[in-house]
Amino acid sequence: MLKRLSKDINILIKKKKTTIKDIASALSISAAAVSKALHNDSRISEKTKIAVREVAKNLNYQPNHLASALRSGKSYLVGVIVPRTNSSFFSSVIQNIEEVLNKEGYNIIITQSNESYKKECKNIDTLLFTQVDGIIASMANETINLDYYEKVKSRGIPLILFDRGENDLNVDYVGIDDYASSHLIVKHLVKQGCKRIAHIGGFRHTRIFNNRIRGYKDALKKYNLPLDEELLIESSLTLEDGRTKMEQLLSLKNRPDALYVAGDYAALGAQQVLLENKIKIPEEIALVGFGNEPFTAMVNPSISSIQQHSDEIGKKAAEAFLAHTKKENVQQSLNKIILKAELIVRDSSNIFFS
Amino acid sequence: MLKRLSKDINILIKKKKTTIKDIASALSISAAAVSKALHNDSRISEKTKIAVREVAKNLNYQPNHLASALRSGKSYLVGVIVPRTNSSFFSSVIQNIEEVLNKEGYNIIITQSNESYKKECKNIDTLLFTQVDGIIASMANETINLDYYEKVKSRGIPLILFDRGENDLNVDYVGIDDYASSHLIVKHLVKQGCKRIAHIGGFRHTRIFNNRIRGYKDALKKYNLPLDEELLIESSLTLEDGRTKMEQLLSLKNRPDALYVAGDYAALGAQQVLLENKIKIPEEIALVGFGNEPFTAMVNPSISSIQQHSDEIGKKAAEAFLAHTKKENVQQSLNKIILKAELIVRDSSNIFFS
DNA sequence: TCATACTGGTTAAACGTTTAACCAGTATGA
DNA sequence: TCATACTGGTTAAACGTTTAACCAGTATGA
Repeated sequence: MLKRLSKDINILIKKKKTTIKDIASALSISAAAVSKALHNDSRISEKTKIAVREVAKNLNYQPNHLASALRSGKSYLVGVIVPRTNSSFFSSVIQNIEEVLNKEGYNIIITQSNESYKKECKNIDTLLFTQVDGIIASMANETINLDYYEKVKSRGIPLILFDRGENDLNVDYVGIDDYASSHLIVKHLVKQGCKRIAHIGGFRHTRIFNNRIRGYKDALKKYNLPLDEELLIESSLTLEDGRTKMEQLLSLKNRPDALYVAGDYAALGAQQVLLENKIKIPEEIALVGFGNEPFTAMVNPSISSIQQHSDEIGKKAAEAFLAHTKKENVQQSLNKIILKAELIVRDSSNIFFS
Repeated sequence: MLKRLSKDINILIKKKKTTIKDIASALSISAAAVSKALHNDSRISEKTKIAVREVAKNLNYQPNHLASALRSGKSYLVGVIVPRTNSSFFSSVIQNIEEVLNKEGYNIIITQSNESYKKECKNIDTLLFTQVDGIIASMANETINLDYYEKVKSRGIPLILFDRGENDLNVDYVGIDDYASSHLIVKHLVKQGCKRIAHIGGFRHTRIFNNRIRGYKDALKKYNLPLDEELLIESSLTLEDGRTKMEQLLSLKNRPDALYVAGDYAALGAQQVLLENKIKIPEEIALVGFGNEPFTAMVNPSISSIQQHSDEIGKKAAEAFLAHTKKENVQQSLNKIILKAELIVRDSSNIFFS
């Protein structure tokens, strides 16, 4: 009843938030003592601490983050930049980053670049402006110029990259072994008896896609398969792109008998074209994607794909940030954490089973 | 060359960020003048403004958001809470909110509740702590207790709900007409000749799902179809849940000839079970989902679904927030913006075409 | 010529914290 | 008994802005 009334009064008086000073005057002690009490400082008696907490609760005190961050120089906010959030990979990475950081008192601010370089720069500015204590990022497809990331570095703010990274920046990186993943896939397809393995890859200027292409080429060599340049196509890996590149492959005189696509959405596009052309998967053309998006298990036939262990990537990235906050000198250097990926074999490439 | 050097020095000196004072002393004017110049105040000469901007650029000045927000009482930050980001609906809503708000100088902080009430409360605390100027939220499935949202209201911070809202809170709401959407679906199915239309809905305690259930019942009545309680099932609408509920429906003596599922993931689960049981879609059982997730167009057969116009919802929600900031008195009241939804007919319910 | 208005600033205080430096009063030990 | 240590605080300044109130100097008008 009284509580209800005080709430109403609060609404009327509006915005007059309780501060540390209100608590101080209520208890006739200094604001400094209240601050220390709330931070459990050893120089404050247990009695006072209890009283402070009690009054703080009654007055519905909420610390003003802006003031404390301004004074202490630490915002306990970490910025996360991803190309887009509506991908199970990024969504899961974010969730795991959050989990690890929350335990240490940090909160995260999520921003998305929508694969646009310009938006990514804006996001960086926003995060710096908000005075984040660190930035964990995966770069947009478009990003080639690294000036904005250099800016982050020069401000002395820890920067961690994951998935889409860049060696030249000389900062921590967490990702899977893309080169080895290509080997996994080619090995699997060779075992299925495939001889002409095509690859629809991402653009070579993005490091991870370049690594996948290198892995693809080297693996072909390893298994004594000739490299046919016709079968290696770069693309933006959208669903639509997967469709057109697949059509391109089907128009070849000498069609492939297997296809490794560096992204699941494009793999799905390729699959649609194959089904529309009544081509049997995997018997005529075996198909493998990359990323293990949930729909790969949902479609018919289900699509084999590479599981990137997004949970591990998120955790490691968060831990890398925390490591920086703990040592005094925020020395940035190329510290790579490379995780092993896993190939999930499904119907689209399982010839013997089907 | 010089630029490169100054960058290196910056790294060495570390963190000594340039402030308004540095600019002031460089130009021998007061800090206040610099502040005004940067805000294009009319009391500062054009000459001084140009000089200030020039020096600001050279010294690589970045305004300290914490300080300005603390002083001015406005953070120009808006918090967004969604159940999860890895859904095309929420992801698109977020993108549109951001677009509208960025134009007005606001930045957004995205948080996800993962459908957990506890997490949602934590998110609210984080956002209040960060001193956001407003909160735009869609509630978790679990959320029934509204105390935390009342807290937001009592702090005088504009609160806008979308999709998953709650009338009792008496705040702005943006969403589609769930009741009418059910009518759309039932009407469509009746036109296809279906007589026994089942509904796998969400839990009735969530307003939108309740509205869909009401719409379903009333539409049946309208088309003179009997309501068979066996055919109305509540669920959590996950893929797995869709599977088990579908199995439940198949075990009935008198099977339905159509199924309306209140969520696309659950619809997909239902579809999988139908296909596994060699039941023809749509001839034996027609299927309609809700939400128009991208995969509904990708699977085979493609699934009919309700398009919720996420872009419009995002825009309207952002505009509703801006409206609050513009009028002085932040009077919250139940102001509903209901958008019309659209039924996208695909193979799963298109009997005459297939 | 002198009151008034305008230009282009300056001064000082404030937002809500944190923290270094200090200190009064009591307890402790030889 | 008196120097020393400990307890439990207080004082004052600072973080980097913004903003209300003020003001000196010049321009303007009758």
